[in-house]
Amino acid sequence: MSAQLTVHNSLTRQKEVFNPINEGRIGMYVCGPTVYSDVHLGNCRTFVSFDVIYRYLLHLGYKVRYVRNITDVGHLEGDVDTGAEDKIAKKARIEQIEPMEVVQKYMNGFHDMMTVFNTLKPSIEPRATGHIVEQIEMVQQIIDNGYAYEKNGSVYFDTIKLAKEDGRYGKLSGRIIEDLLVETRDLKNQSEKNHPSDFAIWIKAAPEHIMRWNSPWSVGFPGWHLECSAMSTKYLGTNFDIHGGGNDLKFPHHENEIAQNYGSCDCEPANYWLHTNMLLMNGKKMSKSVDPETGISNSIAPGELFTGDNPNISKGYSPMAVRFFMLQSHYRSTLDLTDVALTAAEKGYRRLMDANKILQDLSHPGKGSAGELDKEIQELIQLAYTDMSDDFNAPKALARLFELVTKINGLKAEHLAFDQITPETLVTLKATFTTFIFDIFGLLDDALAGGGDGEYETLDGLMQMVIKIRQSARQNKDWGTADTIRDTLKALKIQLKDGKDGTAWSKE
RNA sequence: GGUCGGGUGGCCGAGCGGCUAGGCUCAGGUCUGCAAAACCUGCUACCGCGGUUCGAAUCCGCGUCCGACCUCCA
Repeated sequence: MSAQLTVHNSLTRQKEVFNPINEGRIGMYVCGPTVYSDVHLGNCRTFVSFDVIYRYLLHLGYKVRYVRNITDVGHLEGDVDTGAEDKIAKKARIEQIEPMEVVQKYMNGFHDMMTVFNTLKPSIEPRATGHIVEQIEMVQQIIDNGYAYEKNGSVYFDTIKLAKEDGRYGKLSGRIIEDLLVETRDLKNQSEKNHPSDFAIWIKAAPEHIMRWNSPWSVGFPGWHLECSAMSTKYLGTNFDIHGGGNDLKFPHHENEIAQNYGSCDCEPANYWLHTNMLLMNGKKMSKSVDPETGISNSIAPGELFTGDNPNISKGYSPMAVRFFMLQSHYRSTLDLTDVALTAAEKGYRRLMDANKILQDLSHPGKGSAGELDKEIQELIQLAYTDMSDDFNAPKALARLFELVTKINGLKAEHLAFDQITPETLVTLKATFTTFIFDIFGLLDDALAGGGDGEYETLDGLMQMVIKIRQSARQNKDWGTADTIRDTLKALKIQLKDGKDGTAWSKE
């Protein structure tokens, strides 16, 4: 059905044929959010991208164990040396609530958002605080192997030692070892670290720090990066298939993660590293700082995107329109979010959904032979799979679907003839659309979704009644009534589509 | 400053040595009571300058502009 799967590996900076460690099974770890504030829209893009990747791997028939963590301790603001504070602890202090309340609140918000974007849940979603024991054990292993040292109750990873040994440190992020070594002379502050690039894997808690655990070195807490090394090892093993995350995590997070895995067991954690690119807004990185001239900030929260309650956009966009917008670009490319681009995506999304509805209602008259049209359709279907197998090229596969949309509408409009395609091809086409749109791309039809519990049926029943009334008005040439109905519905964002065989309706 | 990735038609966005994606917009047409929708037709682009090649948006060099990471930022 599909061609050989290739993926772009950040480790080698090139596309490689994907071969899982265990036949038919895939272990995939994706860095989840640090839950100290509302989830960032850019983060949503990353998770939607990996959702499509996950869905496609499942579609290919792999048994995938998808692990996506929740970081709920250890992610510092600033550097350890300069009296940095844990992000969650800081938020707890400011809001005067328990750190775990902070975690729960934003984790719930994150989960809600993932549901809104219709992402599949990971197989395991481990939390850093739930794996303190594993992390302490890993610190001990790293110390035992000579890759870490203790200073006043805190433990630091010795990056220079690892860098000197066959240049293992810096491979992923492209750091130059010589530069690292030269920096040694700049050690002017009274840091506990032997070298500026060393990083904390266990941090002694200051007296006022409330998130703290006993350890052989001090009452403290684990360093950021460590949770991912410990939890990926626990659930996927010391060597697994895919590790993913946002591009911004490449350094230092992922580089340090690799260092920790080398340090603890001398193993390379993942065979393939996949990184998603950034989401920009109006050509620039989102930033909450307010522009002094315009008085608005170049940023938007996911919720605002849906309600339209943000000066950067003219109206609200449905989550599925946004998901479609994301699908139109490759996961390794930056994506520029703008109002006009979203409007364009919204229309494209509706066009695809409407075409699918039309397709599913088409029935083949019975006889038809494989003509040129049949061949074209079969080829486009095949190409869509080939594209997805080429480093998950969703935008290209989506383009194939749109080429098929033209065929579908053509058949519906009787511009193209059914006798040019076989009944089997129509069945395949229907199945392909369902598979791609819903299973692989993870879209939902807004017009059908929403209410649930038969709400659509109720609405459709009402609409059929209204359409019938308007139809009789039209037969009586009562254009005033007919147009009033049409305009009133239009104001309610319901569009009537008059066709040869009656009138259809759809939500805008 | 260092490292990395980019500049594609009116806009977004694939392609990454030959076969000139796709979405949106726009213009003309078919259909329609009018319109919308749908369909048909049209709109040939690759930052600049060199080079390699039979042939470059695609490879190389220089320049230029933009972004990311290096530092809190997803």
